[in-house]
Amino acid sequence: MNKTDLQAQKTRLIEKLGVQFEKEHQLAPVAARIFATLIVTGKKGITFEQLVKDLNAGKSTVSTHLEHLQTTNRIEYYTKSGDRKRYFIVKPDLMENHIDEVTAKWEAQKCIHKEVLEYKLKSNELNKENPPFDMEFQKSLLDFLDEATAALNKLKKNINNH
Amino acid sequence: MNKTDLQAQKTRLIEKLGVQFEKEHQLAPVAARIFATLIVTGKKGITFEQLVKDLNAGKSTVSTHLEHLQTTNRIEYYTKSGDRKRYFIVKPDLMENHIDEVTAKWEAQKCIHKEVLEYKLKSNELNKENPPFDMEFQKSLLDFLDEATAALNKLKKNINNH
DNA sequence: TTTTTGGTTCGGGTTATTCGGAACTAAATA
DNA sequence: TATTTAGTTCCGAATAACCCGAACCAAAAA
Repeated sequence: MNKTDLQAQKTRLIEKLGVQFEKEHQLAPVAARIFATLIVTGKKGITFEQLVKDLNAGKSTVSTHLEHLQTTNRIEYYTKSGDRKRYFIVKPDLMENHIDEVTAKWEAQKCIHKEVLEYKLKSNELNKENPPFDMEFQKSLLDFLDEATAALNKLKKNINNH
Repeated sequence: MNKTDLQAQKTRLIEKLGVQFEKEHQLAPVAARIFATLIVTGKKGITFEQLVKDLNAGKSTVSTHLEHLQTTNRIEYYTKSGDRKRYFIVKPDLMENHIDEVTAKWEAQKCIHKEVLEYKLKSNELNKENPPFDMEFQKSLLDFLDEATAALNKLKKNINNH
């Protein structure tokens, strides 16, 4: 295993992560590759021009996506004194943010499905002649979301105590 | 609260669920509305033509999306003897399928991030002069995925014992 | 046999996404 | 002051996603 191999593996990993991020975070292809690059590159960061070169993308494309990734709280940058370039990195609290986002999403889902449950209950009352609604799905889903949320809260505490 | 109100609430719920499903399951707008309708409608199911009417959509659109929702294992249909119509319902094992899918997705994520971890380790060995890579993010993420997976497995057992 | 019912398939129009080139800018450098 | 650096902004082109109408089809009904 030499440095060329390592470089090849890096490229491969970025591509693999990129594909995943496209779906997971609903990112455009280049945006996903940028984010993946930052993940693999780590704390030392990577510059705008290096991203343009590495990803064979237009400056405008990279600029736009970097902007978007910053406003969505996924990345940030630091500078070195005497060096005008920006070094982009994933936000140090990305994991916590991610957990918060997922939790919020699940909470919203719980709300909706509780409403569905209410709707079905009311409907059963109002139309006693009709066969009643089944509610197992909603109940399972609510259980699912509760369990999952609990797991996340536990984990979040672990991370904070680190 | 009368039947008109209830109908209005149903429509509202379908729309709300629809928006969510578009992102969550990466469905086209009409596909998401169809799926939402089936969720709210429950076990009694709903026919093709009723969907076309309720959603103000083209027959071809509904047909295509119903096909897609079936091949992706989310819905199915039953028939009543002496009635040619198909009654579409969400798959009874949707929740289990969903859990399996999420678990598989998380497993895949774990694999990739383990590879990233390997890459960083190898890189550290090979370039001892460079500052070493940080790996907290990968480790946190792997913890996250382990916790979450454990929660799901627990839940899945609960559902099966039901 | 003809018509109706309950759909499916195909082709095209519309809209939205994604990307990049060219022109621009603000700060640093020469 | 002129030039380079490190980007940003503003289009337009290419592509993809989404939906629909029209034509089609197979099974049942008339």
